[in-house]
Amino acid sequence: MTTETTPAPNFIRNQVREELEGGQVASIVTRFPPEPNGFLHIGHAKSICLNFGLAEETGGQCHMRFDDTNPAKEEQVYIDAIKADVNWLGFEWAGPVRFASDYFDQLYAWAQHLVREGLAYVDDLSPDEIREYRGTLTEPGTPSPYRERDADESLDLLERMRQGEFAEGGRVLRAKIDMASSNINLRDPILYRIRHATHHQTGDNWHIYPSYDFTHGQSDAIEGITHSLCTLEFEDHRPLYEWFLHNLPVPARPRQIEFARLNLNYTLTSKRKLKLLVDEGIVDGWDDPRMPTISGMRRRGYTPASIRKFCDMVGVSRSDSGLVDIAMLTHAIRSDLEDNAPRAMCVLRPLKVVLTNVADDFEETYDVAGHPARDDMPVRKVPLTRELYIDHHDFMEEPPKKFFRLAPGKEVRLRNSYVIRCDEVIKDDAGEVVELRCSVDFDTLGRNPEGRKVKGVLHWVSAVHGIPVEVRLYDNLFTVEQPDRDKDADFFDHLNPESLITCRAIAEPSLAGTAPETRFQFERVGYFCTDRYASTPEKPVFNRTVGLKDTWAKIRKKG
RNA sequence: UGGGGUAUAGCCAAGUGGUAAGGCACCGGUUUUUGGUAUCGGUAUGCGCAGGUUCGAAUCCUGCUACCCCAGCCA
Repeated sequence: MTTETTPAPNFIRNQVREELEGGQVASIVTRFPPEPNGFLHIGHAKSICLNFGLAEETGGQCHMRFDDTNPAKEEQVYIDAIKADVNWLGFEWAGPVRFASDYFDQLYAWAQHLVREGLAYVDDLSPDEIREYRGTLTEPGTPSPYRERDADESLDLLERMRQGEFAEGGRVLRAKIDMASSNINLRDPILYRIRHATHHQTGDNWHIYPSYDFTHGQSDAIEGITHSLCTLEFEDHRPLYEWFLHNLPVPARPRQIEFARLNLNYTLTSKRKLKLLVDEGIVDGWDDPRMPTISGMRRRGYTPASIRKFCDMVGVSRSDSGLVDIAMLTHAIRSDLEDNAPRAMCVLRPLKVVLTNVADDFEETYDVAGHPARDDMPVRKVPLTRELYIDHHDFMEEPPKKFFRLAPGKEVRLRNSYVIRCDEVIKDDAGEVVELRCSVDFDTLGRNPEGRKVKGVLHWVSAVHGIPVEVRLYDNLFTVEQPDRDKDADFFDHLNPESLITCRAIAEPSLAGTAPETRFQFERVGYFCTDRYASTPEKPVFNRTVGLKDTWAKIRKKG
């Protein structure tokens, strides 16, 4: 873990600190409450960092609680993945993993309590009828004909709902609040609905399941959560959250505080839409390196520290129009890897170079530092032979101005080795450049040539000792900043056809035997990480996490 | 045209009556055997708009405007 600075101030953190200092609370308890219906993404990382970070920072606790009230959408695989993601990010929850379903008995008892108090009733209206009775944004709703039903009858019906006596959609339990409320959430919200589904935690024990609104606040209360942090779209639910706490004999009074969710350009941060990409086979699973999921980013080569740093950079506020520039994310990972990734040379698009003024069996091996600014990384052996490879992109037959890479008659420094000059260009029948014949200036090892400046430095790999590796170049999945901006247009229309390009590359021999999930900087190219699953020490597969900044590309674009 | 929110630079964001932090991006200089890194400097006479209060306003008041969320038996 790299050193982390004091978290930036934000309104939640400020409030918590004031309460702590003022003695309103002795210590805080937060919670991270995902529904296990998909993988966690970068937006969840923001919430995780906020909830766990706040607890950590103040000596409080953060619970891990699955909000598992909808068995139709939830699966055990998601539970496992979510737990692994949170741990990988570097956080530990206090106590056991909790489930809202742990509280189903208590919740049911509280539902009965509300019925007895005349604050809830079983409604026989159909889903369509309920919608009609609810009214609209500008028109009040109409009370259900079952609203004043006898408490005993509701109690009996509720129990029979629980036993599985009725069909799905046949009946619901509703709170009796205010059908004319300007806040639609208060127009007799649904507390329980019938679902004849097997639940991943409770099996077939239940035929009714509580709604989010009836579950969340009370679960918070049961666990002694002091601060229940959620996103802005739940703001309208807060009066309901508080209504339950007020009308039920709950053991504590948690408070809900909302913050703005994270939006990233060129990225989808919606579990539902990410699931579509997976289901449609656009990507290779939830943890495809192009996915903004935590596990996808992990596979891509992001570090936990870089994701935490990103969340800290982004901050926490209530501004809701926010669209964060993905450049912030790439900055976070680059700065981590700049400091911590060992260097290596790897040629992505090999172009053969033959050194003409050395013997056929010429060979020199250099001891090269693993990292230019750190001496704790092992020195690697880098061999130079008569034949070697450079990257095709580093040669131009007719170079534009300011191109200080290789071109006919021009000189260039081979990184960690000599200056060479391109004397001859060999082409195949199709006119493609297939080989360069170059001469070595033997006076330039470890020192600059006399009387002239050689500005270009190229990475290279010995043709004799280099090892073949697979390199996967990943880029944004979408070509537009807001792929899901248009409500009716399909975000599938904005897919980037070049989000994955595979190269058969040649790497320096020190990369042989690299274990999965090892990170490197390929000098002059970018940061790479061996794939967790596809890479083996025998056949390494490198995923590009992010490229190095490319000033030359910028100059060229400008013309 | 109901209710709930939000507006500070291209982007994120601090700031809660005392004269606009910081980061990203961008532009320029220096260093450099990675066109990387590092380092130095530049970038809001201005805080959605218009009034008002005040010695003093991004902060308080009034009135506008724009955008986001809500009519699932999803969370």
